[in-house]
Amino acid sequence: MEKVVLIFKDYLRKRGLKFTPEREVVLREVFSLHKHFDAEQLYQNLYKRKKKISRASVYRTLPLLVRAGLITETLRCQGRTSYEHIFGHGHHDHMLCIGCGKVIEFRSEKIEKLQKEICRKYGFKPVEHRLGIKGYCRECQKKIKMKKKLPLDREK
Amino acid sequence: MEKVVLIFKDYLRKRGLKFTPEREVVLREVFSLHKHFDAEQLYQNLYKRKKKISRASVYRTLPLLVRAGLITETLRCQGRTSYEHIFGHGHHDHMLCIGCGKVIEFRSEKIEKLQKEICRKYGFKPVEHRLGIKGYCRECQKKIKMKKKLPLDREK
DNA sequence: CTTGTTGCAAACTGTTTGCATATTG
DNA sequence: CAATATGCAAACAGTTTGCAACAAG
Repeated sequence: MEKVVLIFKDYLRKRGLKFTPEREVVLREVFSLHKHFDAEQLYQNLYKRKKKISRASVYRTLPLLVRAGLITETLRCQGRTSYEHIFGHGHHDHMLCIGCGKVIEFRSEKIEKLQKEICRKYGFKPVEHRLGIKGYCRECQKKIKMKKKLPLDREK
Repeated sequence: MEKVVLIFKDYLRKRGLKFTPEREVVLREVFSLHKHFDAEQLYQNLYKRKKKISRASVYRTLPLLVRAGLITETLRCQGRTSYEHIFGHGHHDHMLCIGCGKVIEFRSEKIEKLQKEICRKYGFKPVEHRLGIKGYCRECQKKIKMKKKLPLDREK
């Protein structure tokens, strides 16, 4: 944990930016969470905990953490940009359950390798990639089977 | 092309929705394009061509096309929801160049298969998946090499 | 003490919605 | 003619920004 603080400080120093209390609080909150989050959730968490940091600062800090290589954007769920920390966590891909919203993380060396191969073939230099599979998790499949028929998709 | 019209009509009829001139115009425009697009671009195209369809109708029609299985959302670039048509085009994945914005489409049977395997392992029933690789295309790599140093990432 | 940062509120952007009117099946 | 669609403008949600006061290096 102290390591990420050092990395962030270093990132900031190198470009003449400042390590402020607000930024530190955001950083620590991010790394105390162990799942995906978005700016608003983070803000709410801090707010409840009486750390009154403005939304603006949260929105301004997250991109810095991305550039510092500490967090990354993930699948967009319903319009909000969501993030997860990446440091010491390594790359992985996601399955997102349409039924309950659950996120399953996985990693496949084979897929990683194939991707690199394909990039090479196209002369493409990959920087980041993201694989997301939407579908239904085990539990939600059961729930669905219990209903006689799937409703028509007439909901909004 | 007439085939997609039939599919859409069928989709609409089955759920008591109407095949209106506006919907037809949007549908035809979508299928006359051969690249990714977003709601605003579509609206602008139609507007220039004197087909005055309201933004609201465009926004209301696109989700119908998605549900009809004719188009699909793609990578989100800069905040807008972007789509591509899928009919007769088949599934494929994307490389997105950070330098010039170019989109390279590719498809790997091996990756598709591995994904299915992984889903099976997790008891996950996939509905849709999306693999996006961000990086630099051949041309942009050359451009970058020509500069002595990469600029610090201090831009917004 | 200079430069970057904060918080606030206002501005923006993409998208959705309520409603009166018009159109489809 | 009943039910759905349209266009408009207003409403929304998430995010960004201008600015005056403030704080880090």
